[in-house]
Amino acid sequence: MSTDAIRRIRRFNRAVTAEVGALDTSFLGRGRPLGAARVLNAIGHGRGEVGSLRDYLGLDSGLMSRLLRSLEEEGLIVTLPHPDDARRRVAALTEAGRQEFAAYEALSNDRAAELLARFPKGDDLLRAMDLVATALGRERIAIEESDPRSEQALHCLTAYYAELGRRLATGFDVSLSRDPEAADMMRPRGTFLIARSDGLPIGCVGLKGKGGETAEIKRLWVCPSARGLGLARRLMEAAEAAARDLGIAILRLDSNSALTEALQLYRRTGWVEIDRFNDDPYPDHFFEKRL
Amino acid sequence: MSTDAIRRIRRFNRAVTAEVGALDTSFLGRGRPLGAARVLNAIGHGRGEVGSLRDYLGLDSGLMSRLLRSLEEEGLIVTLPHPDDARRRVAALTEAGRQEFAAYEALSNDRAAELLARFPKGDDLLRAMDLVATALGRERIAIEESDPRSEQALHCLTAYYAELGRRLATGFDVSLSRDPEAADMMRPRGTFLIARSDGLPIGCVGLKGKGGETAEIKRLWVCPSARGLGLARRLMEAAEAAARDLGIAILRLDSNSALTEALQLYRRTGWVEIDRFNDDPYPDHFFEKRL
DNA sequence: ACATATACCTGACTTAAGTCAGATATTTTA
DNA sequence: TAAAATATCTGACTTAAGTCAGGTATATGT
Repeated sequence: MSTDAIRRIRRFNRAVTAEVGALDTSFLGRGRPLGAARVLNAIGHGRGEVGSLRDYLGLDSGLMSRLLRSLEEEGLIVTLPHPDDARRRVAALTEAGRQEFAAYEALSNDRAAELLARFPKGDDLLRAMDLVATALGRERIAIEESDPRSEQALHCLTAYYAELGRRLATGFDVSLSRDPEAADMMRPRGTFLIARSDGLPIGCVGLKGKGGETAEIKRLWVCPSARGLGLARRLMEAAEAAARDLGIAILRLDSNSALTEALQLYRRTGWVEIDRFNDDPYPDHFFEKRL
Repeated sequence: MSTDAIRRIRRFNRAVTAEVGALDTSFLGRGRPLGAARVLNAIGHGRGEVGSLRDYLGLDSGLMSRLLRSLEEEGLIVTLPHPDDARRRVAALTEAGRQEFAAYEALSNDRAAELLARFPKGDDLLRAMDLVATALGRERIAIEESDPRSEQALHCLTAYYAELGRRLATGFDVSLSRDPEAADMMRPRGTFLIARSDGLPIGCVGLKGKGGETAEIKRLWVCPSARGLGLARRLMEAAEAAARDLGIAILRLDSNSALTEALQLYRRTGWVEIDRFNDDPYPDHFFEKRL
C-alpha cells in the first residue's frame, strides 16, 4: 500500500537519474569542469550576485571565488562591485561569455529535443512531466503582478476560456461575457496576478477595479497539472492583499455552478452569497467579501 | 510549439534534479564515499559479477577494483572466483554488508516517504511518475515467464478484471467467465508472461494450452501508464514465440468490441476473425492465427 | 603445447571538488 | 570614529574520482 507508493517513487528516481545524469553530461564536453560550467550557466540565467550564486549552487565561498576567477581568466565574465554595497560583487557575461552560454543552451535544448523525439506518446509524457515538475517545485511557485495583455497572461486566459467552454453546459463565448478592460486590471485601479512555477505560467487571477471602494475578482484559473496544491487559495489571498493595498473595501465575484471547486473555495474562505449584480449570461452564483 | 515542449522538458529536468540530488545525498552520511556506497548498493540489489557492476556503474576497471577492495577491508563483502570461469570474480554481501545495505535501503525509503508525505495529491503525482518512469525506461522493459499465481501476476490480473468491469457495458464478473486453470498457463502446457519496467509489473499475457496443437491467448493487459509504447505488441510477439517453442501450431483468442485498441492490434498482426468457439458470455469477437 | 585473448588487479599519476584558516575591503553599529 | 560585522578573496590543504600502463591468472583456439 504505502510501501507500493515508496517503490514507485524510488523507481521514478532511478528512471530519471539516468536521464538527468545525461543532461548533466551535456555540461561537460566543452572543455571546462562541471563546476565552472554550472557557474557560467547560472550567470547566463540572470544570477549575477556572487552570494546568490553561492546559495543557488551550494558552493563554499572559496571554491566559488576560484571558479569565478577561472571564468574571468577565460574572458567569459567580468565582475564588478555591487553599486549599492561595494563589498558584494556582481558577475556579468562578456560577449564571449554570451556565446559560450548560448552554446550550452543549444546543447541542453538538443538533449531535450532528442528525449522528446524518442517518445511516441509525447503529449501524455509532457503532461505528466508538467505535473511532476509543478508538484516538486511547489515551494518555488511565485505569484507576481503582470500586465493582463502580456503573452503569459494571454496564455492563461486562453486556457481559462477553453476550460469554461468545456465545463459550462452552454459553452462559453468571450464576446458575450463582460471582458474586462485591461486598464481596469492594472494599477492603480486593479491588478492582474500570474502564478509561475520555474517561469511557466500555471495560474492567474484578475482584480478589476473602477477606482471606487468596490472591485471584482475575475479570471481565477489554475492549470490542470497544478491542481490540488492549494494554488487557487494562494492566488485569492494574493488578490485580496493587493485589493487591501489599493484601498478597496468590498470585493465581489460571479461564478457558475459547474465550477464546483471554485464555489467550495469561496464558501470556505469567507465569501457570502449575494443577489445577482450584473446581467452577464454565464454566471449563476454571486459572492461578496468585505475586507 | 516544439520550443514550448523543450522548455517544459527542461523545466522538468530542473525540478527533478534537486530531488534526485537529495536522494543521492542519502547515499552519503554513512561515512563512506559515494562510489563505494553505490557499489555496495548495486551488489545488494543482486549485481554480483564484477563486470556487470562495472558496466552498470560505468566505472573504470581499476577504480572498480579499488572500491571492491575497500568494501572488503570494511568486512562488508567477500569476492570469490566465478564457478564457471575463474578469471571472473563474484562479489557477495557478508552479514555486516547485508546490515549496511539494509540501512541504505531504509534511508532511501525514508526519503521517498518524506517526498510522498509532502504532497496532498499523492495519487495523481504517483500516476504521473509511473508514466514518466515507464517512458524513460522503455528500453529496459523486460518480458519474462512467471507463475500465473505469483503476487505480480495477481496484481496484473486484478487490474485487468477491474478494467474490463469499467469498459464492458455489462460489467465483468470473473466467476462467470472461464477463468483458466493455472496449470494450463504454465509449462509444459502454456505459459504466463509479465512485462516489468524496473521490477514494476506493467503488463501481462497468458498462453493457455491443453497439451494439443491449439492454444489460446488470454489476459492481455497493459497498465495505463505504459500504453502507447508498443508494449501490447511486444507481449503478443513474446507469447507467439513461446507458443512456437511449445510446439503449438494454432492460436486462438476471444475479445470484446469495447476493447478497440486490442481488436486493432489483432487485425494488424495477422489474426483472422473466426466463428465463436466458446460460450463465454463476455466476448463477441473471435480470432485465430496459424503459426 | 603454445600463442593469444580475457578478466581482474596494482601502482603511479592527474584532476576536480571541497574545506578551512586567515587576509582585505567595505559597511554597520555603538 | 572605533569596533564589529559582512562579503569576498587567497593560500594551503584533503579527499574522491578517474586514467593509464603494465602485471597476473585463467581460458580459448589452433
